[in-house]
Amino acid sequence: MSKKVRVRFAPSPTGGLHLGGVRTVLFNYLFAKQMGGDFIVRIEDTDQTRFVAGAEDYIFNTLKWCGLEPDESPLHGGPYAPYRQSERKESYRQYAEQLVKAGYAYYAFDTPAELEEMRNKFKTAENPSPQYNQVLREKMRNSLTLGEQEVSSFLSEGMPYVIRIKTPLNETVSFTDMIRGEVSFNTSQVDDKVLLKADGMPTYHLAVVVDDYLMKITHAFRGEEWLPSAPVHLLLWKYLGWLADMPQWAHLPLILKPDGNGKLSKRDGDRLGFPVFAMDWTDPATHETTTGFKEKGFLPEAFVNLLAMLGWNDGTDNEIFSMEELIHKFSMERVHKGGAKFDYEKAKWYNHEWIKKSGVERLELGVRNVFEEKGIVITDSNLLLKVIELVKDRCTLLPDFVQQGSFFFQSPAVIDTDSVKPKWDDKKNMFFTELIRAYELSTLWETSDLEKEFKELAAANQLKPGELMAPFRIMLVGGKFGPGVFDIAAVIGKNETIKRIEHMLQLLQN
RNA sequence: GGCCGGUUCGUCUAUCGGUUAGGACAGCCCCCUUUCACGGGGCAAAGACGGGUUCGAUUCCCGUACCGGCUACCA
Repeated sequence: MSKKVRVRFAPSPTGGLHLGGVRTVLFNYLFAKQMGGDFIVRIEDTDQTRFVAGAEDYIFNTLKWCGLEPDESPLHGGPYAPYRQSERKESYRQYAEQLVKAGYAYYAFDTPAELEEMRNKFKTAENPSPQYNQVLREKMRNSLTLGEQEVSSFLSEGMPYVIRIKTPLNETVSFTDMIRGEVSFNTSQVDDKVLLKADGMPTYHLAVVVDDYLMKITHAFRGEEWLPSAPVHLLLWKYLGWLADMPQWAHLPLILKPDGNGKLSKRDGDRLGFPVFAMDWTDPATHETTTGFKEKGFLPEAFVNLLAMLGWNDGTDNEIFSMEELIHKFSMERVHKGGAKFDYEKAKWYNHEWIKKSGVERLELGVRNVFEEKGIVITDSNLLLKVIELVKDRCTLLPDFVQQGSFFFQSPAVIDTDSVKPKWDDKKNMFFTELIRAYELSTLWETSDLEKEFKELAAANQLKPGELMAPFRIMLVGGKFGPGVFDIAAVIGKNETIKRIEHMLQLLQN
């Protein structure tokens, strides 16, 4: 019997969750759900200096918005609690000590200043960043170079120390990455990473391995930036005697900045004017807010969809997938090896597609909120639904509904009389005066009736409808936008239509 | 510098050795529409380079170039 699939997303709570982070969650989630497994969120808060208040809540709010609910987490609980590494602090030391006893790790007493000095001393043009490795460890102050007596007295004196892994010389370690196939490293290139810090906290390297083992993680997916530290983790799985339980790895391609090269960062979004975080994030230190996809007006369905397509496709021409379809069709083997530049235009296209294909009820709440943000409170729900149906095809982001539809709920605030005036004359004035009378008398108020009356009246006055529809539109909505003019008139009703025509006529007299 | 990874239209990508190298976004044109969209049709646009292997390479191998990641008591 094969083990139940268990995957985890292990963020450190240092700020907002960006595209790459959410995509990693998504791929974890899709894989887990497809395999009928568990999706775990574990908070990796072992670096107290980088801890940011509120970041953890933000992560869970983001997951909720995206519809990526964990099965186990500090918030959801679970059989392997606690799910916050700071709360698991005590359990890591024993494994580090176990490694020391077995000769796979050692105590190192070097101070930060001494490390700095070492790096400066051995730095050369060919080797700009000397590593604490098989060779240099011989020159440092650690339990490998110091006498047993000295080490134990240091320890009992309470001298600060870290525990470092003792990487072997010239061994090949390799593993099969689900995306990249076999990847191998020579251990001579791997340095003696710190496993346990002087403050007693584990580093990421020790903590992932221990927790993945303890939490029975079967598949570990993370960004490509982790590939170089894979050999350290491999060695740890081996030295801890857990090799048989090591998860299968997949290193996800990076999401790159749209222009130039390099990993996409928060700064790129600020610079180029698009969101990078899933939701608004306010830095508690600077009180600076970075806008998120949610607040920008993206539907979570579209956000998930566009993230999934950044590095994956199902081999067909289909690009629109619901969460259900993604769960069904996703496969790690089809994930691209190369990084993908983020294209905001394409991202917006996904949202547009989702707005078009969503039912009006699905859109109602979001659209209502967007109106309320602009001070337009909507009381008539049926009217709202009608308006959404009428304008959704021309809305890319949720706030577009305001531009495309505010005039259904209130008279246009700004009326572009300037584009009417030059071509305005008495004949047109006459026409609209007559139109008011005709509409006042009309008993039918459907789009087709209004259009028919309008055109008949135009013909009677020997005017081209085309010259009249432009001013009519501006009367009704204030400018050259919005759905069909007669649709608008039909929806806003007789009184409002007449009122707006009269208003414009008045404006033109002055 | 070293190690690891990557490389198909401007961008995201399809191709499991044989294709006029396909689709989508963006761009341009036309139709529809007397607004703007939506929709429909069309144009333009790609295998980094050099060697192999092969009857045949975008596809497999090697090298070069370029890009990226990592090289912390950060994740």
